[in-house]
Amino acid sequence: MDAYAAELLEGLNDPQRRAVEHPGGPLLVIAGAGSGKTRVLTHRVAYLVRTGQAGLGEILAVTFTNKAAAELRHRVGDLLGRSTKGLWVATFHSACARILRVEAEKLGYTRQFTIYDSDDSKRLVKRVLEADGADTKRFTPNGVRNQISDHKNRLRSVEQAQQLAAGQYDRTVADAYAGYQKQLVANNAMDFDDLMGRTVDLFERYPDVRARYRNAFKHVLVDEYQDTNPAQYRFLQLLCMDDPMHQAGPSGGGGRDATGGAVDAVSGEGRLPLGQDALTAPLAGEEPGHRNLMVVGDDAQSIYGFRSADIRNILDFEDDFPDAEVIKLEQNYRSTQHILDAANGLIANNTNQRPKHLFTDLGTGDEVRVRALPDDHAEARWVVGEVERLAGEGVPLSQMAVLYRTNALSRGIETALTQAELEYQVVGGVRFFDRAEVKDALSYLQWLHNPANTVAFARVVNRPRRGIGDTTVGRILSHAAATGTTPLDVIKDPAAAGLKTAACKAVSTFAEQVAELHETLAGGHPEGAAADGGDLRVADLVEDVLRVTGYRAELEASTDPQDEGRLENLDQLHAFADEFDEEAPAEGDAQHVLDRFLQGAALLSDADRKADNPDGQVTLMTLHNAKGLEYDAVFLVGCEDGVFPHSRAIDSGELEEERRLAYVGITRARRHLSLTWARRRALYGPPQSQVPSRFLRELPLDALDETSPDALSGQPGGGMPTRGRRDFSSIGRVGRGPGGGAGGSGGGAANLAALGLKRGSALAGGDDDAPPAVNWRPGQRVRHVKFDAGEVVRMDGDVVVVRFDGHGEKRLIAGFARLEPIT
DNA sequence: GAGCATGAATCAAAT
DNA sequence: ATTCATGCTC
Repeated sequence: MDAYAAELLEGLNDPQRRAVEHPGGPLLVIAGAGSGKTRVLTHRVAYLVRTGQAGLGEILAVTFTNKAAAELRHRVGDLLGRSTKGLWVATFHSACARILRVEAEKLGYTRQFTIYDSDDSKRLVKRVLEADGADTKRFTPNGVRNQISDHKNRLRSVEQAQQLAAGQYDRTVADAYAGYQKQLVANNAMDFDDLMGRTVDLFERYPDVRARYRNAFKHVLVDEYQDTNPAQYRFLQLLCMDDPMHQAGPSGGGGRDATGGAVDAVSGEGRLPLGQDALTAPLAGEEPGHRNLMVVGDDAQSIYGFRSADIRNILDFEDDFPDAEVIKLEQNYRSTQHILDAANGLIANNTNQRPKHLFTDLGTGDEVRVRALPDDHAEARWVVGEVERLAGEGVPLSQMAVLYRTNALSRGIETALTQAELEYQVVGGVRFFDRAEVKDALSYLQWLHNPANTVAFARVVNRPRRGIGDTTVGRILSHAAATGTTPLDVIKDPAAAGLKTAACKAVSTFAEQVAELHETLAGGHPEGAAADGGDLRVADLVEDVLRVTGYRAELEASTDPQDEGRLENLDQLHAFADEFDEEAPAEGDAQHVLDRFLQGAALLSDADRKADNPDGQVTLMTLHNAKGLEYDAVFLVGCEDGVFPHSRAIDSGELEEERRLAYVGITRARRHLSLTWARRRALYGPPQSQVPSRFLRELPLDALDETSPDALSGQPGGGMPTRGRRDFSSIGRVGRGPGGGAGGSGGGAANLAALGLKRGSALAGGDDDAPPAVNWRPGQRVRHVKFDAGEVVRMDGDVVVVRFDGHGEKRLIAGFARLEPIT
């Protein structure tokens, strides 16, 4: 190794260095919070390049957000001292979108396909449910959409969903899934989940395509591996490994000698024009996978189960890849010891995890503070007072964050900060691109770009109001569907769709506007905007849309004070488009430019757009948004049972994930950490009495300051609720007697639960989150996300033994095994 | 087909 | 508390 490469190992601790130098093959880096995982990733990429193990273009690094991707790229560039052009750093979704743009035709799409966000897909699901005559009260579009999303994230085809459906609800969902998927194809659209799922389809159905990408990326690195879902797991497997279960036949059903096996991954004939040849093609001659998969993550920070992320991906890594090396990073470079003690003590209450113990040499530091306040207003004022105090001590506002479980909690804090005249920024909440006016404008672009997109059409056709109501829209859509054309074709000849005179007139006006916009898109800028050449400037197109349709004029004429803000948002969209035009000077034709713009807009999260704030604003955000960030001072507010942990999580037994979320929050803090709760809070409706979060009682006493215990044991300052009985009934879940305490297994350290709490103690519940009992019986056919179909051989205590077709017997932990019955 | 008023339902995290 | 849907009138 030359000195040039050796330089990249300097300053790394021993395990970090081993990870960077790892010779190849599967590698799991368990990176505790603040243990320098970004450092390991960036140094590893740079090291691979410098030692000549891989060219920049032969590395794929996958991150969780676009922002993280940009930062990783930047830091690799710094390390290498040169451009990182050619290096793929992307989120799973943007990497897949990029691949799918190129390969879209193989899947029955054109490369202009639209990416539907959750709002778009919700509308489409609703349309399908209504067409099916389903009761949308019982089968809410959102609920059904989430179920479909879960199916997709677990790579379940429509057929599998139908087979697995146990009750009427599941069957309705499966039917909606079938119709929805057909509609997506008809609309030339994919939802977020499809970006993963269809890429997996692509790789499974086209071994040559998979081989191409597999050969292209000799090393694959993944950040935040604990939050990957089964689809993402499969994607990585296909990219890196020998093909373990090549045949795509979804329902187990034996090998590739079975009846052609050409069951579509999702129904909807014609979606995959592929014949059966590729499915049944022999594997002979296929090159082995390079196996150079490095994943980095922390099981204690797995917080996206609701998005079907599966913590078992990281817990079972060695089982999946028996030759894997595992390196643990436990030295924390971020926080002082009291903060780490709090984090360690809390997470010790989880059972389903890899043991680890964070330590630091930054010293003990401040004690963690727990505070109870009489109500939410007092809580907000207390936090703001502390912000001011710390600011007086020289902590910049940009180094302070207020974190909460739900966005609804930001409001009170915002009010208090405003009253104190402190600058703040809120990350998340309603995404910029989700605002109605911004979505309207983008939908215009989407529909101009992809006329088959009926969701976008339905959204914009009557906005601003031009007298085209639901009935007319319905007629246009069904006529388009009946004739196999697009709404664009229909509005050119409205009479053919059987529209009456008045409707025809309104539609024709709209058609004229659309025609004008298409001219702009085609390059003939009508009114001297960027008249040179034929290159499309997206900013000009946005402007034309707002002008030609009269959208802007209507807002300007409005007296509604909110419309001013809407205009500002549209200006921001324009600025965003302008920035895009500057950064990515129109390569290729207008189609490609719009592809990239719309894809970028669809996949950008709000957090991605937040600039760093050197000039000092306090940051407010949810715990989920805080992942990966760090602040000198952190305030975790709303630590009350029902708020955090959220009542729905309590009900559905997701306490371990909630606890990990608390762990994420605590470990964001470098030097100061405060956790607060309010005895009374008005959240939805009138103020309610609250009880402290069970997580507060799991914090080790030694890590807390001397006033913290009072925040739980007594009611100093008269914070006692005055409306006794009714409030108690509203608490609801005060079920368990004392003694069900969570402290028992928690490693011996004294914690607040031991203090003999009054009301709060009744809530102590240690066993809420036991895994659901699963009773597998011998002979039962099951399916596994990794090993496909198999048969249960026997039960052995908690262990279930399964003989998988073609994979032999595996021993799996019954409660956690990724098994599903095949009915 | 649009606009308004009233009543009802919802209220977790987000690429 | 706020959003959303429905029903009524013009």
